[in-house]
Amino acid sequence: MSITSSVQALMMALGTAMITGGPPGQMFAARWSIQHLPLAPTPSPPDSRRVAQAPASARGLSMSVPTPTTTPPSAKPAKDGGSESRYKSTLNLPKTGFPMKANLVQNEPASLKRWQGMKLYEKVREASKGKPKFAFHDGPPYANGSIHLGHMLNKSLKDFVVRSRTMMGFDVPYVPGWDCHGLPIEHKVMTELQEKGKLDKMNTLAPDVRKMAVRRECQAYAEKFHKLHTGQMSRLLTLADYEHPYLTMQPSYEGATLEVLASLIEQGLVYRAMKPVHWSIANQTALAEAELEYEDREDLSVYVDFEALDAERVYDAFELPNAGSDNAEIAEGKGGDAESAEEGEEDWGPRPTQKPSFMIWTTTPWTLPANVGVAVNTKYTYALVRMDGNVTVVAADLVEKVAGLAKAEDVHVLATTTGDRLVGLRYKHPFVDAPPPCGLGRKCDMNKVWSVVAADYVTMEDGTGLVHTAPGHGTEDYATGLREGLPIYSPVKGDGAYDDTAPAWLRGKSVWDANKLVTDWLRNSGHLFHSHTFTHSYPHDWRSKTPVIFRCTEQWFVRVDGGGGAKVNLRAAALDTVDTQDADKRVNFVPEWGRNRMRGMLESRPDWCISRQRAWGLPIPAFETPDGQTLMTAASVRAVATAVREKGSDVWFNGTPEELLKHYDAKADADAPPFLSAATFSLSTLRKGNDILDVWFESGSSWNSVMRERSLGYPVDLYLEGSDQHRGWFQLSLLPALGMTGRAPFRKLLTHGFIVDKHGRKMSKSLGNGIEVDDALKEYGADVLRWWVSSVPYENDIKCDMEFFALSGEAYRKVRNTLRFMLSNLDDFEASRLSEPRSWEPTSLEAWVLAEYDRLAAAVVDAYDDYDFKAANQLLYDFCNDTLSAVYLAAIKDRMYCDKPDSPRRRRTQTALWELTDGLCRLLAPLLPHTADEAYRSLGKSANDDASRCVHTAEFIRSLGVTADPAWPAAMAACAEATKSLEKAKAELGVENRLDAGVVLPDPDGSLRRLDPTDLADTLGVSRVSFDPTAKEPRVTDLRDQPRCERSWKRDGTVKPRSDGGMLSDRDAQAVGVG
RNA sequence: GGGCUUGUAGCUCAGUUGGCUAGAGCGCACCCCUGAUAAGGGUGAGGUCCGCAGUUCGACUCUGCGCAGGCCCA
Repeated sequence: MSITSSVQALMMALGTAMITGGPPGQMFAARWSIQHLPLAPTPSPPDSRRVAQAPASARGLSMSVPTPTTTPPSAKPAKDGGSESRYKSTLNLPKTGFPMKANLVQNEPASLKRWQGMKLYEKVREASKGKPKFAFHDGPPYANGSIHLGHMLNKSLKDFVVRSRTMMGFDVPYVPGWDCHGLPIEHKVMTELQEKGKLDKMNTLAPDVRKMAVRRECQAYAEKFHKLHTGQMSRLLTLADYEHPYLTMQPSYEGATLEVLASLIEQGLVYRAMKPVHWSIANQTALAEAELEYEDREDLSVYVDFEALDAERVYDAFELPNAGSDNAEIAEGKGGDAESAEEGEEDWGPRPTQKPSFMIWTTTPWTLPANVGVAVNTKYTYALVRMDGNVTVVAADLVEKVAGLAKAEDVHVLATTTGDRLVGLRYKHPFVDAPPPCGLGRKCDMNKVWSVVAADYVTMEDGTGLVHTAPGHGTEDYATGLREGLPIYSPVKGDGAYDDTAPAWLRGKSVWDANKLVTDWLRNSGHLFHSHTFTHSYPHDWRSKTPVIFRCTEQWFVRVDGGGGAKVNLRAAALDTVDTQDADKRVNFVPEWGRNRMRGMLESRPDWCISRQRAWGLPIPAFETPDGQTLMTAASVRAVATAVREKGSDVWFNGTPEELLKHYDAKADADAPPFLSAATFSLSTLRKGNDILDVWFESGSSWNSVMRERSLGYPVDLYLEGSDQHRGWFQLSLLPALGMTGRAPFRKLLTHGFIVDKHGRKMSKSLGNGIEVDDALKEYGADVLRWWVSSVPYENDIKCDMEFFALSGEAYRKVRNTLRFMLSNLDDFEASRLSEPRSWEPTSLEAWVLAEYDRLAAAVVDAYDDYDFKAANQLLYDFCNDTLSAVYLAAIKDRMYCDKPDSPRRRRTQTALWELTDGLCRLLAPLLPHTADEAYRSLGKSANDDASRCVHTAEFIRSLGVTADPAWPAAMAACAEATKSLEKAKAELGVENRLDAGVVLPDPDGSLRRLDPTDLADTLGVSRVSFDPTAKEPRVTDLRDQPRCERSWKRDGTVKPRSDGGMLSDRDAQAVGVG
């Protein structure tokens, strides 16, 4: 429920009671306080209040309440004959311009404007000049869409770091960043262009011109969302150099990124190799998953027999008795071995005379020319089956299904074996004679070509349990091919026709026509067991709506495992940063389990494919000669980087090779390929490459493009992102940095979890359980949201719901009201007094609370230091709620209100209050930037500071150096005990108002005696306290028979009639100035 | 399916290397105050520590197996 609605509910309830007459008790209660004002100050029976509240009595009393016979409860002030205001005007009641209602939704934007006006970020930089640097680096969010709760969480946590480290005395420059290139933007832009009907026209342009047109649109798009995000993130009151952000599309950023690439090339880490991608024949381009649409398509499904190369080895695998062996009886299956007989399996027959086959199944017969292997699952059982005269291997569980499909009549399982026994068996390709080339950039194990390999993705759901493997035409096949050292081969050109390495009868033919050609060929050659057409979901190009194919193309990779001329083994180096004990090299993790996660991901990561075939990105500056030789050396890349720094990456599309390489001197480049030195060579013959860099390479270079480029500190002290970045930004920053600088770019990685709904389920549009940051901001304001962020254990999933913000708002109000009350008691305080030297008597209540502040400050700063914002939040809340509101502020009310305004005790208390408020505002500032500053400025009014006073340029006050008397902990414990006794006394003695009570505290060791009993009385809220060395527990005394001060309501033993006719205590008489 | 990880009061969370009756705040109930007032204070009731099995003198804590979530892969 919101704050307003609860108030409404309350008012409605009251209104209803009054209008309808309601229950008499309620009516009575509502009017009670007004009607008691004129009553006489006669001591009242202890049970009067109870009587007044009992509905039965109330019914009878409702008319008699105003009559003099009903006396007020003894606890009530002596409101005799309108004298209530007689002394009230003499009190120093709280007064402040700091409103109870925060009105954050209106006031935070005003704060923001003021900070922007005074250039707060720069002010903080100036104030931090010369302090030790803390290097903190922003991971760039993608410049797309509106910010969501994850951004809010991430940016709030980062802001806690920036502000707390700054206030701890570090210089913490913080440059926000955005990831601007990449497919999501390009895809969105292309969709919009298509909707506007501009795409067809653009496709008629020359490739570079067309790409430039797309890039201009993309840039505008990224810029638009960078601006939107900046506004939204600023609204969260985050402090950052929003005037000078880093954008991955900035020329200097791009140049520095290419320089990272150059270093990796220098280290021998970059190579070119084949990798299958989704390929659109219609548009002659690679497509990403996001650019695919799945539609039904009719295809030919074929079951093909691959003839085994060595029949005997196959039969060995099935443990069939050797036909040529001595034991014909066993071979005939009559003797049988005990095992098979027991299991009731079919008798092992003799070895058939014909060669066995491996039966594979595929829905893309056109990929069969690229077949290099057959995959089986080692866990499954495979059967050797005689089917209509053929002997073939099929998964045992699928024999029936396969036989049924082809309506085979004579089906006989000869033997079974496990998949692992099949691994390594070789077969003869049905129509390819020579093994394909290994493929660019790799070494192959040619003995494995056309053999059975293991793959755990093989299932028993479809097909035969033996999977046709063509690493050039499928992702899983590719992985298997890499692992087994099989060739990555696809004899298909960009236009979808076979190239000249394909069998003669397929050359130049379209793959779509090839399905039938291949099937016919197999049928004619006797390899086809069965074929049928069927319909399945198949990926299509989202633009042309044509089916795509999987085709391997040349891609750039970063080598992870060393070898191949690499000067460094990135995986080993990366793992070392995780596991080394060398404190300088070792990366630290918060939480610590991040280390395991990082290690696991490093162990399993394959080589990094860094090229993409798109327009919106940073070009990989490779050149190619007409005869297919490549130029991309460290020096040539650096030369292009220089050009890019001058003109941005557009220059790749606008410029000629000569322009791009104007800073390149081939003669000075030891790695220059030989063709450059040929007499006839001319740069103008070079063709620019079409690949751009994976966006992860760009953001993964930010440590260079931002932190080193702008001299912000390297290695960086802290990266702080969601836990998904273990594989993302963290890892992909680590690898290039290790390649270029030989060390991790970060000393510490802090991760946070993901926001889930209140039931712990992920937020999604379909579930409708998402929350818009803007909505939350409009209802609660940034400080409340930030307070919530600081209250959650961020290392795991974070449950979130609008109602949690409401709860957080309650805590916020508690903190705010505490500040407000302190400020309201400082209204008449001149801060100039602060310059007077002061010392705190250790026995004073002030010494106690200021020492408590010192404990708080130390603990909070420690929590900030540990990034334990939850602990800081709780410490601060508890301090406000308990130490201040419930104890100290309650205790000092009497002296603040009733002491003479400039009495030493009151001024001393105000001095302590000022120190507390000052310190508290600062400690709160990282979490509540608006509210802390609002209070700090309000405090500053009494300090006569200039208008630019701002808590955010201040440092934490870690210690006031105040020592409290060691008796204080015991005193507070005694008070806690006494509180319980007072509660008992309520029931037993009828002493309901604390000021009607006195307390005798046990003081066995006499230490409490050192303290001022008035301080303890005020702490307990009673009229007086005394000590008893012999008492075992606190004793409550009923003081209702003693006179009460009309002004302070205390019965402190000094109350007597004064010259003005009032009953006043000594202190109050002095304050009022009567004798 | 694999790696990492979470599950303690109605809610949000603490709970050190295994060791007294498992703590805090909010909320709730009851009460006080009406000189912090759309405020402030006090007291109290709430727990099968996700489930099962094991190790141990002793398990919220360690181990195994489940169940329900989250992130990243396949």
